Amino acid sequence: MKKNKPKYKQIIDAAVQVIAENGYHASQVSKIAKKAGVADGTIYLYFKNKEDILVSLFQEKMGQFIDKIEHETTSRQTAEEKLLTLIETHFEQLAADHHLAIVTQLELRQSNKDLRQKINHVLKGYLDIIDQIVDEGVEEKLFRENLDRRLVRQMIFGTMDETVTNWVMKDQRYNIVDQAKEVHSLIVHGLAGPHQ
Amino acid sequence: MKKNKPKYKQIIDAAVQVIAENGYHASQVSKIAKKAGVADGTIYLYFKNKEDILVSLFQEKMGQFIDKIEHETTSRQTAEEKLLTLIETHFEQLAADHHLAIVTQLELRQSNKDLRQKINHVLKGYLDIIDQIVDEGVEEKLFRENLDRRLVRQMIFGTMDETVTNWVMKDQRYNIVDQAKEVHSLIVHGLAGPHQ
Amino acid sequence: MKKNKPKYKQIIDAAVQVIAENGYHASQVSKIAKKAGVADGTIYLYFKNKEDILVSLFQEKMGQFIDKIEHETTSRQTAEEKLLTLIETHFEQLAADHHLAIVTQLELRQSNKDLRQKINHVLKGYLDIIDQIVDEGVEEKLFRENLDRRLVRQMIFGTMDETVTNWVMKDQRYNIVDQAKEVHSLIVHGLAGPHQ
Amino acid sequence: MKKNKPKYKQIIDAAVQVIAENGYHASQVSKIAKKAGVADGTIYLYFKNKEDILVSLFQEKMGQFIDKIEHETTSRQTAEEKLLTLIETHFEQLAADHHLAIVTQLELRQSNKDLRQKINHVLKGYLDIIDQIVDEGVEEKLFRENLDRRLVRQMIFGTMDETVTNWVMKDQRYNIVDQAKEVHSLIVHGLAGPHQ
DNA sequence: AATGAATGAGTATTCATTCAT
DNA sequence: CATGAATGAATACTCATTCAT
Repeated sequence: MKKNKPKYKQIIDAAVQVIAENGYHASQVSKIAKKAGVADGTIYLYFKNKEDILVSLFQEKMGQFIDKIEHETTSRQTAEEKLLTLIETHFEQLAADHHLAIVTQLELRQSNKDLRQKINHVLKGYLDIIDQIVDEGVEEKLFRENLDRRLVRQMIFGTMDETVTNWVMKDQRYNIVDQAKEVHSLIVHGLAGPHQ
Repeated sequence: MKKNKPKYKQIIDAAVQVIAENGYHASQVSKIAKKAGVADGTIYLYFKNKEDILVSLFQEKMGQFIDKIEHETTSRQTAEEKLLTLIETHFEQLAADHHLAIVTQLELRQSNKDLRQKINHVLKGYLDIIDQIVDEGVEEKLFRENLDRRLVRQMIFGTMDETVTNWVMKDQRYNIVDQAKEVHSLIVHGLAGPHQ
Repeated sequence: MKKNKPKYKQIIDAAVQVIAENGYHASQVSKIAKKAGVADGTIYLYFKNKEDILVSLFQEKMGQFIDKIEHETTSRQTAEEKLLTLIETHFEQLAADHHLAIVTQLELRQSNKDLRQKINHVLKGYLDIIDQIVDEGVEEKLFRENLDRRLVRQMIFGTMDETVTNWVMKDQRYNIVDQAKEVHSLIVHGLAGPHQ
Repeated sequence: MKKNKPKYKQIIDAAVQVIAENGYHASQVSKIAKKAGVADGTIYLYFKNKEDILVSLFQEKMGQFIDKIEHETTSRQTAEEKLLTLIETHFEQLAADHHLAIVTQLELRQSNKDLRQKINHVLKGYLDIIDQIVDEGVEEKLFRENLDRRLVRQMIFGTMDETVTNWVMKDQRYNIVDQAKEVHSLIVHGLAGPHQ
């Protein structure tokens, strides 16, 4: 299995770094190879082509990202706690890897439709976790019954994503993890006051 | 003023069409020129470079987009109504111009960081409208007092944006305007039930 | 019509020269462009791709080559004279353009099957001329009746081609035109003596 | 002596097959190695480089080819019979090995000048046999005295070669051996009728 | 103002060959 | 002897931009 060989991970990590530092369009294969400490041709022993590096990068990193979120959320009791943990873990992981945050929030979005389709496929696993927490919340009577699952998913993911993107575009100058509680509160209770 | 000359608008409309039909990366200047019915060189009498076409396109179209939203919302009484009108008008306008929806939600995001910074600058005007409605809602005691303006803005914009993007990626196969009320409800009341 | 523009011919002549001097595989597009005095990109305003330069080169040069042979042979009376004129004109023209001789006899044969198919298509016109002369010879009772046209064509063309190739491979060190009469005699009378 | 080791012949036979099936340019060393059932590196224990495989292939196969022709012709009495046998054996051998026919008539000609020089060196032995038969024919007064040996050689070889190449290019759809007698007749008697 | 022919910088990928095991 | 992972040189083509007319 190529994915377990050290050079596979070396190249992916080099790609994250090169893309974060140079931007998507200035990230030539030769630059990634150099940073990974391998010859240009070696890249093609581990990846089909340049796009395959990027897709694999996303799968690899997002796979871990999602696994971690899944692991953290399942250890919580209520749906409300799970949702808070999901938001916190989402923010924490990106805060812990500045390069990865830049790559996922800004650079990889410059890719073409084709690559974005593949990225969305990976994200599907994440959306499933969100769906399940919402379902649990409804069962626990914490959340309203008649929620449109798709819209809820879009609100939760859209809010987190927009929050992270803004933070990255502001050069990560503030602590995004501090905002998790407030984001959670907005998602659970909305804008309206308690007497509404 | 070049912006009032007919060819200026001709070129921008051609660009929207060409990008929507061919995708961002397959939209060469020569293709836009051909669709606009002008020579390649003529483009450069009206725009500094290719990026300038895209920025101008966004300014022009988003300017109208935002003006319309501003006009519709000001005619409403309460912040809650204004917010609903904002969401409805946002969805309606993109539903009314399929080409523009594709270009703003998918294709223009493939541009580089630099262009996206300029796009964000244009969006600033939109975010100001959102902020003002939130402020009004707080004053009217409809919304909670201690809301973090930036987070609220990100929730509102992020939710709408994610909703529209999903609709475009699903080839606009359902009526997005139908979802405005539910999106509004989620933003105002969140996931929690009334007894929470 | 692009074929009448001066740069079209400039590029083709440059290609002949570059290929003759450097060999097929060392003839990069950029080298041809430089020799032609145009930018690399200009090549692609006149030719679809590299192969198209080579096909066009062959069509252009062989077109003239065949026209000349056709013109010279039609002015002769008998089939025997026509055949001699054909051989002489074939040899003369290649002797007059050393570069072209190298390109057609050696370098262009290194091309792939696809290009060679196209080259053969051009040669069809030449083979038609040969066929017609043979037909005339048979009618005039100069040649045998029961000749297999395809084999005759292959003998005539194969003999001339092998003769020219040998001459080119020997660096064109002798005068090939001097051999036309003897080649003609071999083709018409074969190896056998008069008493056979 | 490496040439007697089994892998030497294995690799050469694999090369013939791979080149015939994939074409010269799509015949990578790794493909030949795979077909031969050896590692890429092993190729270089038996051959200096890729060109050396091709030269050796030609030497090996053409050596047998020429030996067979030599053996068959010496058992004939007259030069005329020997020539017919030569043509027949030439055609028979290529008809019996379709792969080899493709490789020698089409694919190997795509090689560069350098390799073709070496191939010509191998063919020298064949041309010597032709020369000797012609000499015998002249001595026997079957052939004319004043024949230019080189031209005769070129006529005989050129005609056979062109005939075989045409047959291969027509996907070997007819029986080339059937044409040996007629080719022989053309070479011996030429186009002219008996009364010429 | 308008044209469009010409420019030329920039880059992913292949594959013959090597050499540590 | 044999392996096969690693190497790295080499090249056609696109397209935003210019500028002479």
